[in-house]
Amino acid sequence: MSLKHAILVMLEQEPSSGYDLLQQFKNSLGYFWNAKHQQIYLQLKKLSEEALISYEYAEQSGKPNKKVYSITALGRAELVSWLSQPVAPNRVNDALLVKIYGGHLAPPAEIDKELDVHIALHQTTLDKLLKIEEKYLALAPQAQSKYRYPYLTLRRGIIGEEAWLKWAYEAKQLFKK
Amino acid sequence: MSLKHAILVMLEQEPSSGYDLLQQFKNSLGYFWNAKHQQIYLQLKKLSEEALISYEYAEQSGKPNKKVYSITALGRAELVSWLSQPVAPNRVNDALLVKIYGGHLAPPAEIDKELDVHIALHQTTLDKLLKIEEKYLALAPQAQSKYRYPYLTLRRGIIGEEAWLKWAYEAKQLFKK
DNA sequence: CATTACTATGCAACAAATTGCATAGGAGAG
DNA sequence: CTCTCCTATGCAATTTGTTGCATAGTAATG
Repeated sequence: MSLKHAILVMLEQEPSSGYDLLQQFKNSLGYFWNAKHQQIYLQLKKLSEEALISYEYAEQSGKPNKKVYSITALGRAELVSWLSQPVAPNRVNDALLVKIYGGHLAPPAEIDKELDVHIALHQTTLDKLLKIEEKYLALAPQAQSKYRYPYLTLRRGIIGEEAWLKWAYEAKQLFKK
Repeated sequence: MSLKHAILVMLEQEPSSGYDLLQQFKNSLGYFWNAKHQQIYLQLKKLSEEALISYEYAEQSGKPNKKVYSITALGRAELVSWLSQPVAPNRVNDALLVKIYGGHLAPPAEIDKELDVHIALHQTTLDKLLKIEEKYLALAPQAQSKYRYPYLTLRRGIIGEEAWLKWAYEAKQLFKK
């Protein structure tokens, strides 16, 4: 259960609404954390009940109002405690690879086509991440220093996506034989 | 829900017991599919009830007996049908990256130490995969051809692990500054 | 002024995964 | 001959995650 801690870590950096968090998961952090809006709102409610976060209503003009959550001292303590515990290695469940594993049961052209779809997705993600990196590298050294750790995770995203694409093109080559 | 299809795809290649499947997940396929034994046995039961797989008892000497499952014609049809549907892109939830994202809240030495632990794990996995690749490359061309598709997924594992390690060493470098 | 898209939040039902517990035979170490 | 490890299977309770449904304000398009 580290959706809890993913949210705490994000709120520790900046108070946000559920919708804000959702956008961050979708746009920039999706390469290391994914959650649906229902899950986020529910978790925010729970964290709020545990007093690990608090919220206040923020009025907006031209948009519906939102609930902006902030981490509390208790929440920060919980986060620090969690950070001191070792985390279990990441478990992967990748349906595309299951499909390829059984590829001999499907027409090669179909798998090739599906690979293309996923290549497009990963390329889009990579482009997005590279743009974020550009912005980071354009920051003043002090600001860079502030986002040092998030930048490390960004690098993971970039290297990971590049590797994925490298594999995909290799796979397509092997298909032609 | 593609544990179902992960199992079907493996049984399609070779009849196996729940324990066999568990070992495969643990030892070679873990880089793209993970499941606990409870999950596997339960799923086997369900698949068996749906008549997508069948089983017979196999007596062993020196070891407890096992139930060896095989895919049925119905199961193969279900699998082929699933293969023709596009799969959703893989969703990642990586707690280690959450931790690093909030790294400024923990002592750098601790994170560095944790990185080392994970580096060791990934290196072990990579070594394992490279050994499997060696075996594959030593096969006769005909046998290679038979395992063409599983080999593609193996390549994904290798490229993925190499990229992970590349990132980890880069991250450690950035830590020193 | 109707439709669509985006912002913003939430509940309820269901499915899937994890954790805890349980059993049981055999092998090897000390 | 006891303890530990490995093989082998399974149920029950709990926690997480997904799917479906619902509401509501604003903006832009036609």
